[in-house]
Amino acid sequence: MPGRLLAVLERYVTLTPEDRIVVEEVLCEVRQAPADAELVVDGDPSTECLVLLEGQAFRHKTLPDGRRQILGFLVPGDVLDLPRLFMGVDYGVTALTACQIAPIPRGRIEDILAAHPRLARAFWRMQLVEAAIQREWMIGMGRRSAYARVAHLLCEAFLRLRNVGMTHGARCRFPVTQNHLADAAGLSGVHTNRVLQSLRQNDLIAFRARELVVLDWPGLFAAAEFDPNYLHLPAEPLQRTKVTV
Amino acid sequence: MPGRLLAVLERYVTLTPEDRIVVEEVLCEVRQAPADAELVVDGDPSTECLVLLEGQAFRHKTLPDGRRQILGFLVPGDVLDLPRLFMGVDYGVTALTACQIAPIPRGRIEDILAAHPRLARAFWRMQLVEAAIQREWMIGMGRRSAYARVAHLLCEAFLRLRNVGMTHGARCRFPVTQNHLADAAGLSGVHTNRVLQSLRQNDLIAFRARELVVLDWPGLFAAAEFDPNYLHLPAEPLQRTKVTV
DNA sequence: CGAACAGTTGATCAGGATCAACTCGAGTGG
DNA sequence: CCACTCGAGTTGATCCTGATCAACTGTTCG
Repeated sequence: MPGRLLAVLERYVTLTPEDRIVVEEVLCEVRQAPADAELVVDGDPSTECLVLLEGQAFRHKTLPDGRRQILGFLVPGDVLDLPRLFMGVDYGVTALTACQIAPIPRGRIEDILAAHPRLARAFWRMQLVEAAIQREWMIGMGRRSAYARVAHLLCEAFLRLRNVGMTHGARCRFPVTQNHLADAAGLSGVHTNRVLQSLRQNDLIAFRARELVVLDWPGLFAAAEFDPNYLHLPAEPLQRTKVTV
Repeated sequence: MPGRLLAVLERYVTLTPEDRIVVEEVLCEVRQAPADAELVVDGDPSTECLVLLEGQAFRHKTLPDGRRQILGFLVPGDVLDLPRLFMGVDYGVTALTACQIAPIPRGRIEDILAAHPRLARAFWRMQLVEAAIQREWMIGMGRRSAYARVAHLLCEAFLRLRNVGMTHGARCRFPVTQNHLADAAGLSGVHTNRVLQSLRQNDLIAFRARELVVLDWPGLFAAAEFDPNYLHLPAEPLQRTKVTV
């Protein structure tokens, strides 16, 4: 099961066999969480970092009056609460599906980062990519139309899932409701529904029963003004590797 | 002059004398740049990281058709292009005022991060705070009104400037045009003008000649729904320290 | 003196929000 | 087995925030 994080780390940097052993050791404990579980609670003082091994989740902030902004979607290999490395988290993380999660005590991570420069570098790159994704969302919310924004979100979700081998051809399970998409794009649920309809009418996507199908990649890219560069994905997407560790 | 970066790093972590010497050594070269200079060019393959020692600047992305989104404001002590640590930058940075900048070759930084865990930790925290600021901007653009968003931006700018000793009482130099604010908030210039007018009419701020004066902190905080926690500032703001290095 | 740019104002428009009702499964319990 | 509920999705009508267009002021600077 640590294979997933290893695969992700190896995307960022070449690991030595020794590095791999360290990663495997640290991921020995695995917790199960059901769908809709609150994996990270806003303001929780806990000091362990959680690594998502299987499943999907999302980061979000809910304002006092109930407005919610989704800050990012999480796929296997992502660290749920990187800020917890050195400070408190200021957002929540909720599971979209049943998840498998490995907890790592803060001190343990710090030791590893200090002792294994290659791993530290991989974590750094992870964090930098996360920041790049956040910037791209800011561009979308600030300067793109609702239509482009939703299209952009779907492009990104699909490519990130494909990168961890969770797609089958043009299909992938993307278990979010239209309201999730709305809260991610900064739109109302109603308008998101209409945007999805026009994306469907333009034969760009199908999206039902929490499954996303991309029907027309060039079309969707164009609608989204999408340039995948910021994701820093490897040219060749990883297959759903049966890494036996 | 390295005092500024030292002060910033010390906010995040306690440094040893040895750490300080390393920082001072690495900041030996200082470049001058005039206002409006393009300090970082989107896509530039250069591999040196730039540290802002004096002045103000902003990170931005300009879309093919000219729409611009400002992604963040930079104050002394900030690293202009952290992604360059391990990948390419995908945004530009432009000077708002004349700036002093120290370049650090990528390899040099990597060595330092590997050899000096305390410094590495400080850089990590810096990056995590930057990500937290980005998340707060997302919340604003997705879920706050134009009025709250602009107010929020001003709160944040003021506190960050105060934190590096660049305010005088309730005043600070914040050399942006209304269009800069608009591009940061994801608004049109005209509407930003009107929002600023109503902030002034409510006696919350004065903002002329590139100087921002906060007239009513509680009022501005309330208007912005502002909670400074995410900035992870020290309780006691740093004064403009005459650190003699 | 005249550009050139920042800021301001007014008029109009449109993208997306809001409110409300309705459909359609998928459970669930009687 | 059916009625009921509940959440998700859909649709229509209306409202409003903020965009756009255009003109004008004021200031700075060459």
